[in-house]
Amino acid sequence: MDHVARIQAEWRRERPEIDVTPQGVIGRLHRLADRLGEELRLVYSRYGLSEGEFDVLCAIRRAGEPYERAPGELAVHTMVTTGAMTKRIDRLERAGLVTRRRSTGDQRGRIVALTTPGLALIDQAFADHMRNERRLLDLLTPTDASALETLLMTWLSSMEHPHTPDSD
Amino acid sequence: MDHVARIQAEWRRERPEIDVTPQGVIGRLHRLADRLGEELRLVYSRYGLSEGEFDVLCAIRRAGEPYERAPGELAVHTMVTTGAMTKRIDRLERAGLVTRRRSTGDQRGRIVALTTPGLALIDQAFADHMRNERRLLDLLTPTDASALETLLMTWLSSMEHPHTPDSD
DNA sequence: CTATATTGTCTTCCATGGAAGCTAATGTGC
DNA sequence: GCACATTAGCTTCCATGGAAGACAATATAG
Repeated sequence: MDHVARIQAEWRRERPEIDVTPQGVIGRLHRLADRLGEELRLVYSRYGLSEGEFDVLCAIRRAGEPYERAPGELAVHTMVTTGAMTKRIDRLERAGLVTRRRSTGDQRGRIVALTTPGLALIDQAFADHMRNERRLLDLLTPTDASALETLLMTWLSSMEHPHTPDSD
Repeated sequence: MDHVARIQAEWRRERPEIDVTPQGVIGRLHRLADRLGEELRLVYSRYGLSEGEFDVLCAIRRAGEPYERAPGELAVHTMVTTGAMTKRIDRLERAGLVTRRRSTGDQRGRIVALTTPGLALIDQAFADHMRNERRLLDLLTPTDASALETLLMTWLSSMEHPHTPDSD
């Protein structure tokens, strides 16, 4: 009996008229996401990076040569506000991992670029990160992992493309 | 092709030697947790509650009559530090949803208790919350939901009770 | 019984991110 | 071409939580 099951049992005692079975899935999904997140952050911290900083370096690295992106693009890719992105870039710039310069065309725009140490760092950190994710995923059998991926994709896509076009 | 698949494709182009299949599961799990969390917070906010405050009220409510718990217990149940719990209780007390008094036995201890409005609020909010979770879960077929729950339990328990006692 | 350790809560300081507004640069309608 | 809207990035202020230590009460060793 895990933590979520204990919570469900308490609710069933206190509010027997309420159906708490959805918690079995949603509660465990959140708990698992938290636990996985903890494990992933261990690797980020090995490189002196927070999760947010790691995400930004990855987004720039994935862009390919010459490893540059606008702050606004980075904000969209990493799903934070532009204000939060400004601060992340500030920290990365202070750490010497990226540089910031004006865009040549549009003078409002900036261009954030990986430095040589920044590129080396994220290349090593990402390889380590993927080994870590592989280790965590290998706690499941390949069959289970594949089934889980399919279920997550199904649920995600049904949330993104609602079949019921009433509320939106 | 979803967001995660796009990210994987970019990594395969940039770092073809790295196996990024684990992201298919772990990335989507985190994204789904975030999306579900957004939906859940919509209900909390209907009652003027943050997620943390909702969690605290639930933990006290689940304790059963007389709906009281020590701050330290609440911190353990909701998985935050006692410092964070102090602040959550401050806010709930200011909102008139809980009261704080000294424990009669151990004078170090405090007892946090639901007020009548606090009890009414969390009882209604929790019922609404469960309807919301049900709505989200019903985006999956019952078979898929059940399969997902099993997979999440399996993975979670393998993380909590590591079969491999060699520590890296 | 007293000195020390432990415990429970709170306080302080810091890190991070969101919301909203600011500024400079660019786009648009007339 | 000029007034106005929009855009990109940044700044300010606030909300939240962690880490570490303060403080008071309790437990424990001798």
